[in-house]
Order: sequence, then structure tokens, then C-alpha cells
Amino acid sequence: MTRSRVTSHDVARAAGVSRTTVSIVLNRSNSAVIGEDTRKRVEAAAADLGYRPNSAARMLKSGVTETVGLVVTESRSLSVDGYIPLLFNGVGSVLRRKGYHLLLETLSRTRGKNPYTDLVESRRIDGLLLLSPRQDDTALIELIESDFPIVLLGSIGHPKEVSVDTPSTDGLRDAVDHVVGLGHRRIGSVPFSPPGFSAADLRLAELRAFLDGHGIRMDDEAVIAGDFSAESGFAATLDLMARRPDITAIFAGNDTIALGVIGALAKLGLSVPRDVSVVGFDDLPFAGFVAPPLTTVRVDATHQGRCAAEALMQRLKGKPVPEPRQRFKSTFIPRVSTATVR
Amino acid sequence: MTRSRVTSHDVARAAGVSRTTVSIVLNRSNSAVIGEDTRKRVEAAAADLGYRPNSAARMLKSGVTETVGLVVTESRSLSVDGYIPLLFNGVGSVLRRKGYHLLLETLSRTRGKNPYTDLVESRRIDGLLLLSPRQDDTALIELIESDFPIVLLGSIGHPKEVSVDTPSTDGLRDAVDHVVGLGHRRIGSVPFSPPGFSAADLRLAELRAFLDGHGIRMDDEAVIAGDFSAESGFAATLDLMARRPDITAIFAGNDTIALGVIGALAKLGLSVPRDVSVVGFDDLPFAGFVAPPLTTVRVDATHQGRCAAEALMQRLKGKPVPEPRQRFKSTFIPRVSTATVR
DNA sequence: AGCGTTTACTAACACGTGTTAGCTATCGCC
DNA sequence: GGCGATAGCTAACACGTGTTAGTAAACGCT
Repeated sequence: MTRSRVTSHDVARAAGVSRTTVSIVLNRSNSAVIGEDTRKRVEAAAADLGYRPNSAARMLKSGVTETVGLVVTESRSLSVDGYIPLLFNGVGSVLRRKGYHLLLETLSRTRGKNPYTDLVESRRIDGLLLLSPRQDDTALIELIESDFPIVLLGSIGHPKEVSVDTPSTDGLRDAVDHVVGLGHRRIGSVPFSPPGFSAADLRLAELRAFLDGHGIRMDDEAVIAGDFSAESGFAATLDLMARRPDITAIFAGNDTIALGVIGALAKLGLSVPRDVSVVGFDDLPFAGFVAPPLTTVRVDATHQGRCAAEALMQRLKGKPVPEPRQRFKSTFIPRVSTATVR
Repeated sequence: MTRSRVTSHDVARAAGVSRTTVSIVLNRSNSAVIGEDTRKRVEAAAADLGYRPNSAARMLKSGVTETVGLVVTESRSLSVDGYIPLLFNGVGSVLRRKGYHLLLETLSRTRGKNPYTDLVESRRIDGLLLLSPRQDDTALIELIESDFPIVLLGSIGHPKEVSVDTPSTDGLRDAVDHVVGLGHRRIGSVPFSPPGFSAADLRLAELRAFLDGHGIRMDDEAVIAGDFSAESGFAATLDLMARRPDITAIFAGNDTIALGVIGALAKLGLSVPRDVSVVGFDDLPFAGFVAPPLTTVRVDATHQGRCAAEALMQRLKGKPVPEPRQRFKSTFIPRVSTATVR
């Protein structure tokens, strides 16, 4: 338990100088000029003793924690879907390079009112990355307006927000054109989340609008929401096909749900894409390698994570972010799970 | 930028008491008895001003960070496989309940020699959860021997280690019995990681041993390693079936790889399980809902994460862990992706 | 009345660091 | 030779908290 508690005082004593000199040398501060030989001596002593500055003391003094929070609002999606891990990858790569640490907070919906405000106000983090922000989150709005360095992965349309997002629009439009072009008219959908969750709602609305553009109506009975998981896609599809056995194409809210959709169709004796076409979303790493390879919409989650982290780093330096609202294009990826209607 | 920096001093002044009294009231310390009315007054003032103790100051003084590190050694597995997120879930649920925070560190193999030692020695964390530890990790062994509160998810067989693990053995034995019982004799495998990574090596060795027990030999040509991903399972299977077209069953290193294996077989015009049987591993949430539902070996990652986190909490309280080496049984889950050899 | 005990509080220190102001010795310049 | 400037260092403070020692009043008991 008594881990070596080497303080700068010990280093100073070992090097035969004052503690101040140690601090100046180790932080490469130029508040005073230090002779080359003393510098060497201090560095040797520090390395010798295995000195690591106590981060708490440093935080307290400098006010900088070198830590950013990553808050995942939909903790369920973390465990069953592969999207968030990709984001991590991007975020992590940037933070590691800059020497920052990542505090991961999963948010159970039921918890107290001000969930991440604690992190901020206790000064535990310098900045915040928030995944899937909700527009009705008043604590969030307050935080944004206070100019706290926060970057949204997603958007709530606040004028002061800094956000990185990949709207479904482009990819989804192409996907709809593709599916309709294959002759499908009776189309169902399994959104990745129940109504009330902004991003899923928005995507569903877009889907409806694009179908409308082709004169196709997708009524409420043809939509059964999932909850990110393959299991939910499976269950929803069994329901859906019971209600509407004549459906020939299904838009899944994400690739994981698409797996479940295909599984349920198989259970019903329906083959993809011969009997029913299926479109996924996200283009998760497995999408091109399952049977059948998924037609889907590509969202580069890793890149998005990288950009969000970089924008945050920018804010932490006090510099304004050149592009406060970065938007990437989603792209349609046709593969094998969609085919001509029979 | 000038977030409200409310200190305990401000609260004291507002309540008309000393700073010490504030600290005692807010920490429910019984080092002194405080009158009911003063207590109320202090609490009201704190709530009114929105006081949050500065965590850095508290860490510095108490030496407790209320943070544990979660180190993921194989960062690739995080982004392409669903196993780690499940662990998160378990770990997170415990930490949240106890008011602890989670510092997530992904470890790029290339980085400096002492990777998490920094976290420990800079006193940034109270304890450590280490995923997929390696036996050749000298820094880790040193850390274990120093009695630092660390809990392994996995095992390196060190006498002093505290670890939680789910050996493949039981589930794998049943899986082999099952597959062999279906008549399969020419069997291949796609481990989840190249040789040199202890857990995958061990599992492969076990697989070979169980097959040996049935008089079946799986030579090196019938084994092509993957790297956690479906893509790697896809590529490995194409190779495997080119080398050994007569293979009738494949053991995948994990469920994600199994998806890729099935994808590749489909591409080769082979159907699962009619032509080739496939066994996954982990029983990820999607396993029962894909086409075909995966025969696999269940490992309760969430529960494992929960137990590891609880063991760590125990260590942090200074109490000895009742069961330093918790071992859970993996269980065989027969589904549809395996069938009688034709 | 004397005295120990309880109540209700406060002054002061320590945690380990970064930084500012200051101090001594040497040196260049007129 | 006086004197400002510079090199090279140190003493001392501040960051915000938790805690120990101590104080002053009220009170119960013999």
C-alpha cells in the first residue's frame, strides 16, 4: 500500500537544489534561467527516484485536469451496438496523442437531474464530449450558454453549440432511391429507438419524406421501433411481418438491428434479398462480411470522434473552433441485402 | 469561461459560520457535534450557492480520487467486437452505484514501456481494472506485487493476483462433444487473435486437446487466426476453405468472427449449417437473433465486469477480497448454426 | 462553589505543486 | 569605483479542502 510517494521535495534534496528549481526544470518553464549542469542534475535525480508529479496537486494549482469527459446518454446502445466503440476509437486516438485522459460516464436515464453538471462543477474535467444530446436537456443548454468547452456528437440546434454530426439525409435519400428503383412499394421500418429520441425521430421523418417523394406512404403500422439491439430488430420484424405480410423491404435503424431483421425473416422462411430487401445503417465493420453483405448507409464514426476530440482540444486551448458545426456526409453503400422485388 | 467558482469559504460566509463547520456538515463527519439549526443553515447556503467541492483539492487532501482506471490492452478489439462494451456495462453499473468514476485508457501497443504505471504513480486513480492482461508484462507483475489495488479481467497466474475470469474449458468441451457428436471430423478454427496473445492461444490449445480426446487432429493448416473482427473471419475462412475444401465445421474465436465466417461461406456458395457448421464464442447479444442463430459458448461478460468492479471496491476499502480468483463457468449454447454432417 | 463534560464552534496546519518576488554574486559600462 | 543588469537560485505564497487541537460557554454533579 505504501507506494513510493516521491515528491518534488525529495528530488530537490537529491539534486541538492530547491524545490522551485526542480519545478522549473521539469516543466521547462522559462521564468528563470537555469544552468545546464543543474538542469542535468535535476533531471537525473527525478529519473533516478522515479518522480511523478502528483496530479491532484497539479490540478489544484493549475486548474487543468488534462481530462475530458465522454458522456453516453443512451447507455443501452453502448452494450448492444457497435457504433459507440468506433467513436471511442477516434476520440481515444486524439486524446492519447495530446496526453489527455478520458473519463467515461454512462448515464442511466433515471439518475438525478443534473447528470454531468457534477463532473463540470467539481472541476474533474476540462471539457466534455456529449453523445446523442437531447434538445429538452436544460442542463445541457445552460452548460452551452456558459461557454464551457463542450462538443456535441450530434446536434440540438443551439446557436452557440459546437458540434460534429453526420446527418442521415444524403445516404438515406440515395438508399430510398435505390430501394424504390428496385421496384419496392410496400416498405417497413425499424427505427433504432422509440419515439422521443431526437435522432431516430428525425431519421424516420426523413425516410418518410423521401418515400413520399416517390409517392409511397409508410404508415404507422409499418413502423415498429427497436432499441439498438439485434434482439429488438428480431422481435419487431416478427410483429411487422405479422401485421403486413406483403412488405418487401425494411429499413433498419442500424446495422445491428438489421442483423435481427434478417434473422427474423429467416425464421419466417423468408430469404434476404430474394423475398425481402433489408437496408442497414452505420456501415459497422461487420456489415460487408455477413451473409448477405448488408446494403447500408456509411457513417464514419471513428472520423467523427476524431474531429470532435480535435475541436474540443481547440476549445481547451482557448482558441475559437474554425468550424463550430462540422457536418459530414453519410453515403449509401449498396451491397447484397437489397434486390429487385420479385 | 468564468464558471461559478464557489468555494467552501463562500458557503461559510453565507451561512455565517467557519469553513471548518461547513466541511464537517457537508461530509457528515462526526469529529464534532453540530447543532441542528446550524446544520440546516449550512446546507441551505450550500444548495443556494450551488457549491460543489473542488475534486482536485479533495483528492490532494484525502488521497482518494474516487476514480478507477479501466485499461484495455487490445484496443482493436474494442472497436470491432462487442465483448468489451458488455464488460463496461457491468463495471459501469457498480461504479455508478458507488459514486466512482471510470477513466478509460486504451493501450496502443507501440506506446512507451510503462503504460498504466503513469496513471498509478501520478495518483490519478485509486484502483485499476485490467483487461486481457499479458503474462510477459513486467510492469504489471511489479504492480501486483506492490499490492496496488488491481483486478484482472483474465488471469496471468500470479500468486498474488486478484482476478475474475471465465475459462473457456467447460463450454468448449461441450461444444466439441456436440460438434463431434453431429458427425464432424474435419474441423477448422479461426482464433480471435494471432498466436502470442495468451487467451486465444489457451483456447486454441484446449480446442485441440478436446478434439484429440475424440481422436481428431486439427493441424496447423486448419487454423488461421483472425483479429477480433468479422472481416478477419471472412478473410480467414476464404483461405481456410481454399486450403481445406473438405472442412465441415469451423470454430470461430468469437461471435463477431463467426459472422464473417458465415459470410465467407455464403460467398463460396456454402450454406450454414447445411454444408458447414459454425460455432461462435461469447454469446454476444445478437447471437441468438442472426441468420442462422449462432451455436456458441456463453460468457457472461456483464456479470464478470460487475464482479471485477465489486472486487475492486472491496480492495479499495482495504478489506481483503473473499475470493481472490473468481472463476465462472462458460456454458455451451446449441442453436441453429450447427447440424449433422451431410 | 468547584470541576469535569458536553455543545458548538474556530484557528491553524497539511496535502504537493506552480509561480512570483526577492536575494546574492558576477560582470559590463561609464 | 559606482551601479545597473544579468545569471542562478531560494523563500514564501496560493490553490481549496479535511482534520486536529483548542476555546468558550453552558451544564450536571457532588
